[in-house]
Amino acid sequence: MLQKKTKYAIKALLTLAKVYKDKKPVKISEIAEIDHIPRKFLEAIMLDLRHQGFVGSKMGATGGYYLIKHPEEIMLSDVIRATGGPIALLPCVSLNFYETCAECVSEEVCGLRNVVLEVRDASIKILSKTSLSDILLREKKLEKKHKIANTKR
Amino acid sequence: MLQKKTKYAIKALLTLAKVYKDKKPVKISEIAEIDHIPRKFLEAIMLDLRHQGFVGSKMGATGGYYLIKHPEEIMLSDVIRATGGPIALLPCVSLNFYETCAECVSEEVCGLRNVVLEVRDASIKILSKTSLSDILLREKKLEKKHKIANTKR
DNA sequence: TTATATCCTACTAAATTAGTAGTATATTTA
DNA sequence: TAAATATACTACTAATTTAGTAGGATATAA
Repeated sequence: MLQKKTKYAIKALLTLAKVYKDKKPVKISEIAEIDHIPRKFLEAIMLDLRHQGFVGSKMGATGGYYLIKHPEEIMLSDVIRATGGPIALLPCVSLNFYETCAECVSEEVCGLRNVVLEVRDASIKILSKTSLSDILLREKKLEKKHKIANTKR
Repeated sequence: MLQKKTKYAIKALLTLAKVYKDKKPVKISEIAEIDHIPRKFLEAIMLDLRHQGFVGSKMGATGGYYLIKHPEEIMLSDVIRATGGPIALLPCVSLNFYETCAECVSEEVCGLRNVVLEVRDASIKILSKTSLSDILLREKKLEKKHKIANTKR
């Protein structure tokens, strides 16, 4: 499971992606309201995202946050990893949170590890090719579908 | 990430699967030693696995645990779910640990949910077709590969 | 200079996970 | 039938992680 922190981070980045063209910083309080994220918590998250190089900030009145990279360049897998969430099911197959499996006699010959490796690869394959733009695109498609489904009633 | 409990459960079931043909119960202390699992913790886990219908037990001296189903019928996804681990990355796409997403205006139109749904399906596809037997088979193949790799040196 | 924003350190609170203690109960074997 | 040995089960405790907050420092615009 992803942490709330990670989920909030993704939602906040999506909100910034939506107004990417405007080149205007968005206030934390605005993002918090739009995405229903606790304000102070979001503050900590945005700070983190800045340190990780996802967003830039402007201080003072009229300040706020904005995306540094194009929404097409920000991949879901990057955001997840940067905000602390390992994608793998076990530490012994995690690229970024690797830990040796204390019980295992030999990791190379572990059947469970072998399966979990396959799951990790399948997950990463999806997450690393999906950008913020892709998510927004999905959203548009879903909205269209949803509207049609409703008119049919 | 899977819980240790889940990992231990899988390992213990694999150990039982290896001697499935013998039709003899295996003691907790034996399993604990083979798999390097804290004894008392494993006790609680085995009890749980019995309540969930994965294993049977025999009390008293010469007692122990044994698989109730054939190792081919016990799927990884079942064990993971039974021992408390959700497979999905977010509660809003979890089959067995579903929770509404408090922040979401509409789950049906959520782009993030849509991606995470895809990841879940990919993971479940693998986990629900992999049985204990399959894992043991993988182990054998890996051992063979490993040996060859070593002789080549 | 005031208002308003981010920056940043340091907490606290809640929840979850990992693991243990100790006793009751069942079964084999001498 | 008593001793030995196993699981059954309840009820904890300890450690770790996650979620979220407090409050002051710093920067900027009007």
